[in-house]
Amino acid sequence: METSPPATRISDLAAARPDFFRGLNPEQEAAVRATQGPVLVLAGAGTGKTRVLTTRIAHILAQGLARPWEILCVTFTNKAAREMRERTVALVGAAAEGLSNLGTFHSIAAQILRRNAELVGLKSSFTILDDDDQTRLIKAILEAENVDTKKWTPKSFAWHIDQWKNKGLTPDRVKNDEGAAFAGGRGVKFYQMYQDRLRILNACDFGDLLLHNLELLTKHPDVLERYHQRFRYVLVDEYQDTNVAQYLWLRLLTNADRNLCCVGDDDQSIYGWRGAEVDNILKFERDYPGAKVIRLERNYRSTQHILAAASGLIKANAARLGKTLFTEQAGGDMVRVQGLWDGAAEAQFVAEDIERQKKAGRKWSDMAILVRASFQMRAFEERFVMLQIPYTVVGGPRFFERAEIRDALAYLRLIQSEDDDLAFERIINVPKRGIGDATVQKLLQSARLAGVSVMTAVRDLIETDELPGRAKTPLIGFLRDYDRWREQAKQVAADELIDRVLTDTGYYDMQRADKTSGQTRIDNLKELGDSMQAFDNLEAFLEHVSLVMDLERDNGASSVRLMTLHAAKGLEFPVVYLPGWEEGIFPSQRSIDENGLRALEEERRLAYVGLTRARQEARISFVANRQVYGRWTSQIPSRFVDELPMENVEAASQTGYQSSGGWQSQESRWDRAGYEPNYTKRATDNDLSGVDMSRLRPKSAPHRPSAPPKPSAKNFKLGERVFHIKFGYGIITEMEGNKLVVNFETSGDKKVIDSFVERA
DNA sequence: TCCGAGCCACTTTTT
DNA sequence: GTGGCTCGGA
Repeated sequence: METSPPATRISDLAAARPDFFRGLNPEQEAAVRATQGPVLVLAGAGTGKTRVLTTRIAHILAQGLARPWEILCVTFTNKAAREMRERTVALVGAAAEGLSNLGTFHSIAAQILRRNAELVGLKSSFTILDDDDQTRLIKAILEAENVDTKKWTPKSFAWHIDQWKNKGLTPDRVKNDEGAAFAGGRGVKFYQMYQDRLRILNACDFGDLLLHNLELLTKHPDVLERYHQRFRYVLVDEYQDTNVAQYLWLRLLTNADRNLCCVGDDDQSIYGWRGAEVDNILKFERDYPGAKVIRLERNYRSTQHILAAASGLIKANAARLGKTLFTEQAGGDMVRVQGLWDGAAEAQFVAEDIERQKKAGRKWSDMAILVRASFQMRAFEERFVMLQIPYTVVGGPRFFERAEIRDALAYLRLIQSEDDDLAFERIINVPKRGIGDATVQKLLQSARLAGVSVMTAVRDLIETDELPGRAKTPLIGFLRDYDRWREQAKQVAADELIDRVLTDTGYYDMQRADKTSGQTRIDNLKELGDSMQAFDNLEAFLEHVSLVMDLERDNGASSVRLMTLHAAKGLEFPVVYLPGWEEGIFPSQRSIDENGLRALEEERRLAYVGLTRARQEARISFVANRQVYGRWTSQIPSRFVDELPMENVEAASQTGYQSSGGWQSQESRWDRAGYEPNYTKRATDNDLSGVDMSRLRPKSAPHRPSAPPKPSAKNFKLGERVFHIKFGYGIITEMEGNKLVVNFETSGDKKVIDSFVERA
């Protein structure tokens, strides 16, 4: 995007703001000044990475090395892009507004693709599908191919497609992997069909934005050359989170000058499960020979004990570049570890501590609870409601994913573009117009046959006798409305338009009839309208919505933050609570089952991320008993607890925790350190007789304590019959080390770890 | 077309 | 334990 010269003359910048470098430490300054050639900045948690990136941009501009639009700066989230822009503006003023190529991978890729769409067989007006559209489309394809969509769910296939796209694989390049075996080896074929359908619909999913870019830039050297001339400096945030496609994209776009600066932290790579390759950052020096590597290790966030605890923990990981954070804030509180009886006790403990902190002068928003998985949040929410502690769940269901918002957007999309068949399908019978499934299928089929959009097919069909009158009448009415909205779209603002559509169609009435949550939905729709006012036209708004799936909503009042560890990355709080540090929960058993050691290291990085969010206090807790999916299970402390360096950790007294003992071959030190057992008889691995569980356990459900994992192999044999707490009885069909494949009687083949099954 | 029973699955999640 | 989805009957 060419932009007129910025209001501030760039040559004035250095004179106007000679103080870019003030307050930077020597490493940060080196990272800013090393403008030429490849640079990897290994920025540990809380070491001022964003500051380096923004100052670097400012410096490049001030030196006159590039004009704003010649800097390509990519982030993962819109929030990060926004923050980067704001902070750069703060440094260089209006010049930063010309940074038209500062954005997320997806938004920049979309920009490039819109400008060159024809070259990869799309029209520049292509629509960007979200997850929901994607899943519906896949479902339609699978059903048309007579696939049992209960066994082979559209969601799981969508996941495979994403994984392929993350790796930069088009259908012709997919190997015989797990996804290819989908529905009896037809995975690749369905992938191809899906891509074909997208092209007909003139649509892209998120993965396509990158994938089509790769095709475009590889097959059209002239286009690539143009971008090489444009992008003189490339900056990448959170490099450890890049997937293969993004990695290739960056390699392509970096020109012969190799002015590439990647900032990241291998210890904070927590998105491997969605395609991120820690390897990208680990092999940077090999990819870009002669690269400068600058380590930022001076931490400005946390106290000494917190930092040392986190550092000690992450040392257990093998695959890392190695950094040691240090701080000048000596002392401070030690990390506290607290064992508790069960989930309710844990919630109570945390809530009471939060109240104590509040009384001692902290704000609610100074405190955050970071959990591994969202199901853990409920216990805390219940407690907070009871005690009237204000809290906010960060993350969670997104505004634009709500059904009513998606309905409204589908109307807008259809008005914007008659070809948007997916939008048509979504709203043609919402609210109910008496156009049932049979009619819709007929319309789709007829459109497919004629090779036209569904709207065109509707216009054609109502001229014929092919549709029964009861379907025809509402369709004629719908078309009349539709044509009117299209006219109005040219005259009224987008928010006004949507209001009319929702009124005309009876959508508001339909919601008003719903006494339970209708009003909330109407409020959400009003909010949608408000957010549209900032856009000049419908097109701009829809582009924004498809790429920026978040809506800035300030949470007003101060409240305790409750979120997943993943959502906490990049944030910081004076006080952080880290509950649920138990084997199986954190590290997550499922992760380990699926990806073994690789996943375990990622879980450990997650623990590292959690700890390093804390500025002054970090409180870890675990429980002896937890109800998981309605079943009581006895828990053992996470191995991460044992990996914390003892000298930085304080085990709180007055616990109700009685260790189950010996969860590893060596005795866990938490068996001894500072605990005051409440129960006289010691609970062992398989015997909880000394523990009064009856008050906790529902009488109807027979209690079956889960077998704690043991490192020692149980010497199972192929063909042996085993029992698994979750899957029941089955026969071992494959074995590899401690990993088993068991054919369960009720749930078929599953991969499990031997310690989780017993001889039947 | 709507509603209730039954069945299933159930980690993390941006764009 | 729970929510989401499908299927079958009214």
